[in-house]
Amino acid sequence: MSTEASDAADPHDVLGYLLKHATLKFTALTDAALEPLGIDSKDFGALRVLARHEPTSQLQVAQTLGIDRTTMVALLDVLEREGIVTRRPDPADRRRNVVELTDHGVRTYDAAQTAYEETESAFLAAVGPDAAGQLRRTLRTLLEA
Amino acid sequence: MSTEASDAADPHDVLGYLLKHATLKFTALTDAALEPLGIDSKDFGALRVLARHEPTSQLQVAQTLGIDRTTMVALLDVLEREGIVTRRPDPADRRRNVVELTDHGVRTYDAAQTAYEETESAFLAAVGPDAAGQLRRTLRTLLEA
DNA sequence: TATTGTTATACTCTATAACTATA
DNA sequence: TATAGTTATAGAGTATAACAATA
Repeated sequence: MSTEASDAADPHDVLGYLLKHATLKFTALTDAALEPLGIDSKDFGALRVLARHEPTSQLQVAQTLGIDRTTMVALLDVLEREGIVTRRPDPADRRRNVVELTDHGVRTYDAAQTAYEETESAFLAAVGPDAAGQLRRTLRTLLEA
Repeated sequence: MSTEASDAADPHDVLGYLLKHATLKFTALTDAALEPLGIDSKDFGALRVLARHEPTSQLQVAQTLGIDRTTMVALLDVLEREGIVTRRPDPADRRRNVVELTDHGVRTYDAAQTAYEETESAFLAAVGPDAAGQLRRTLRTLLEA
């Protein structure tokens, strides 16, 4: 029946809340910036993997991003339909699909990278370059621990 | 057909990825720490709102947390069934439910707060107190901007 | 037998729409 | 008419299970 609880913390000033809502806000900004290119931030994650220079199977893309291989199927279906990636069986192991960016996919990735960088800069503008660099290092350390 | 893309960024070293996975990791740690108390991090969010000293309607809790009022119903159903909160009509406006922590709810909140603080300390231990404080300030600023 | 991609299915989370009771 | 709570429903997102092709 009591409403007394010791030490009631401000619900908005808790690390879990801050992390979650920073993620939500940044994802929303990124999705909006990428929308004119016909992709969202999840697609962009896959494009970043594919934009590296090794031939990559669907499974490798999925594992790099930490998502299930069945989820990757639907994601690539869309990108293939939009002409951004191609799939073809790996001649060396025909169970695998080699996934590659098309020329249009490379242009889309380049445009997306530019849009992403602008979004990130705008998002981080409120704290200045030192705090931004510190934020990146801190998050990296926390994820490695 | 090309796999050449200018400036392929490491998919794991991008602010969106870092924020998302820091959130996922911290939420998983918090959920695990709260699990013995029969609540998760979302429940704990509601408890933090209720542990403040004002009488609070369901709608106020939902709006404080930024979730829909229909989602709040199911969340409070569970907490009420567990004897952590009570609901009763507000005498001054019988459309509203006043939600309060029970005595058991206050004890649960106190134990959860302790468990949460231990989790947060352990999570932040890898970066030291200065970087932890800086992280909190930076996230707060980014959310206010 | 194990692995890759696929499909069908189920589960979680959350929001929208419609209903009730109160104002 | 508008608001608070509730219920039913639908949508997004993602995972599990089962299957075909290949190793």
